Amino acid sequence: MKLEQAIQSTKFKSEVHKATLNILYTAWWLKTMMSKELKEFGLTHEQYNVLRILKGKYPEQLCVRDIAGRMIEKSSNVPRIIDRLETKKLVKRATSLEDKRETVITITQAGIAVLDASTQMVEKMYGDAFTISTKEAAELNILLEKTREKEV
Amino acid sequence: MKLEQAIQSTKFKSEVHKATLNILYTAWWLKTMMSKELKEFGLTHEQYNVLRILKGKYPEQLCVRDIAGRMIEKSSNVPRIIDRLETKKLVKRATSLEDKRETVITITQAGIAVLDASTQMVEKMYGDAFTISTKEAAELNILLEKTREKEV
DNA sequence: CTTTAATACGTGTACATACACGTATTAAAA
DNA sequence: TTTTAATACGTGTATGTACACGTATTAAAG
Repeated sequence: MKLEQAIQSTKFKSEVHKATLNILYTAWWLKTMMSKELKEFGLTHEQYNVLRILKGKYPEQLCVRDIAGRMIEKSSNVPRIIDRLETKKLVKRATSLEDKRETVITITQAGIAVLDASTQMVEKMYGDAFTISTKEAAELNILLEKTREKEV
Repeated sequence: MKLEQAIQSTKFKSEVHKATLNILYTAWWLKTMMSKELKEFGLTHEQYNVLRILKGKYPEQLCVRDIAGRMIEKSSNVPRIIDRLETKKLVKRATSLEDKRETVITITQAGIAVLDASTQMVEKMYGDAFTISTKEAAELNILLEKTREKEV
């Protein structure tokens, strides 16, 4: 869908300005589609993200700070997301033996099962919804990283 | 900044998968930088967005539904955002004369002043932070719209 | 005219974001 | 050794997101 149609606006100050709106809108579009799939599994977008991070290192444990550093949205409140996952028995909390300030988190077998099933649905959805080629995705990656070149 | 560095992850299933993460991260990066500028004016990202929509049609009034349709994040709770703006006297609410179900919103002179001052800061920041050219921004726009080709 | 449906907005709740602050633990400096 | 700073996590508050539901008004059907 064209951006003009999506936000009912036709006047943009520049192509760069339009690109910022386009990035923001596309991100919302992605999150919305993903959340729709995850709802069936009782997971939010961010809970899913935490489970993926944990599974990526499994059976290694990660502390809260490690998880936070791997989150896409850096200002996520990781302890609270873990609260919800712990209630659902999808992860386990324990105090680190080496450093008692650290809380180490492990994904449970139930967590792995839910993650695998939901990942399958999410990837099917991506396959259906995404029409860009690998080559186009690669170009997109280059342009987005160029956009963030100057770190703030 | 490279995505690998930003989310401390090096393994992506495909360029398309990496592109989805890149879009989500770039959107977060944009919102964070903008919020930093807006903080000085006591505005949130979404409050600023509503003010811009109102100014775009000024002195025409807009009803809540019109504003919602122009928002980037469609699931925003517009009445509540207007609550905050009304408290700060940046917008005014009134019941429509034609249709008593409608609430029409007008940006105040104070609202215009705050919007203009904050827009100046935001655009200065964009000018400093963005390194992509007009041509690259145009390519980015094409690729993002291609990504959303299949509407869901 | 009365009933029913659609529309426009507002509210309530669970979860998340953004950020300030508190507590416990560890490391470093005086 | 005692004090101070840094670190890791958790909590509190305001705001925003996502969605269900309630109320008032308008339009349409019977």
